[in-house]
Amino acid sequence: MSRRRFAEFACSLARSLDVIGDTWTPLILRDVFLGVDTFNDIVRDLGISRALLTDRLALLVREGILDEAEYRERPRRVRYTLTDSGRELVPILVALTQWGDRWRSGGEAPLEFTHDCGAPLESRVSCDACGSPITSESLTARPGPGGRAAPGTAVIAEHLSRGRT
Amino acid sequence: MSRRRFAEFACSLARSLDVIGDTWTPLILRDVFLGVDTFNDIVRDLGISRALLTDRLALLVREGILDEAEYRERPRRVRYTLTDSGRELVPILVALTQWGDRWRSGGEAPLEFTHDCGAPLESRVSCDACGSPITSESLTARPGPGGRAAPGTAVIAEHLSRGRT
DNA sequence: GCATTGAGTTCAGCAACTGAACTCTGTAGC
DNA sequence: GCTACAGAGTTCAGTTGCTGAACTCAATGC
Repeated sequence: MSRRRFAEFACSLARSLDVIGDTWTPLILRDVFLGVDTFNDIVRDLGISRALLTDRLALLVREGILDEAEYRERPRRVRYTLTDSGRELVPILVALTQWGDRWRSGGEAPLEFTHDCGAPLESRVSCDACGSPITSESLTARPGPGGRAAPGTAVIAEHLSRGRT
Repeated sequence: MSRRRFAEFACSLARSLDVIGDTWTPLILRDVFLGVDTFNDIVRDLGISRALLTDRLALLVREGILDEAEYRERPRRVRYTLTDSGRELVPILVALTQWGDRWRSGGEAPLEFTHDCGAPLESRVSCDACGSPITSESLTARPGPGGRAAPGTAVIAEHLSRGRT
């Protein structure tokens, strides 16, 4: 992880990945969401090294994705909770989990989700305006207000203005 | 990247992350989707080291997420394309990009998407059954057919059967 | 008192990533 | 026929990041 460096990319995907773009961080967030929210429980659940977990939790708190809820002082003990931005990541992690169910677990889901509507959850990413599912074929990209030909999107800018894709 | 080891987790999220759980891979997939699909173009666009890109492309092809389309033999030149499983990742990457727009780019999108319906894209993850948006509050998790108390979900299994979350 | 729990810190050894230089095959220009 | 260039890599030394095990420290339980 080159921690910092992706943040400067003119690309929100890179900026997202700067915080959650490693193998452990999404798993940590999933654990916190599922209620495995204390340091030792996360270590036990994931088998992550303690040094790395210390590092990642501090990063996630610093970046406003997790909060610490103190449940005892002296010695300080905290439970990690999701902030608003952290909660908004959950559906995305669920979508990625279900992609894994389909393509990497042979269709056998190790974990199943139920939606409040009562149905076993099948998630899909859809367009907020028309409600229909988003597929790679139904999308067009173009540079937005924050765009520029900076590292991370150097060639993309050319491509898009040339009208490809 | 500990390449291999996450694949054994009884967790589809971990298995997904085993392939795309690093900082570069999602950016490579986004580039290919946007038409930046040859080796040198990706290097120029991302500034990724050539050795690492070689490695990642080979992994993605091996795992069936990218395909190679030969556009010249001798010397062999290929264009990378998304397979079905790769295409299914695109909406998820878009959702993550828009999360980054909201939380990490101060609302200024470097890249904007238009949906086929004509609207500027606002993506959301929704329930396939009822169509309403999925939020972290509207979900319940429970162990599925492929579940067991294996590394990656050791403690989660306990938590869920105890009825937490 | 002594063991246990929870949340870390420290550190040596190893694996992964970076950056720069180099290779190899073929095309284009003159 | 020679030189320059492009495209897709490979090689490698140096650095950064991760792992695993052992250790610390405060408090509680027995």
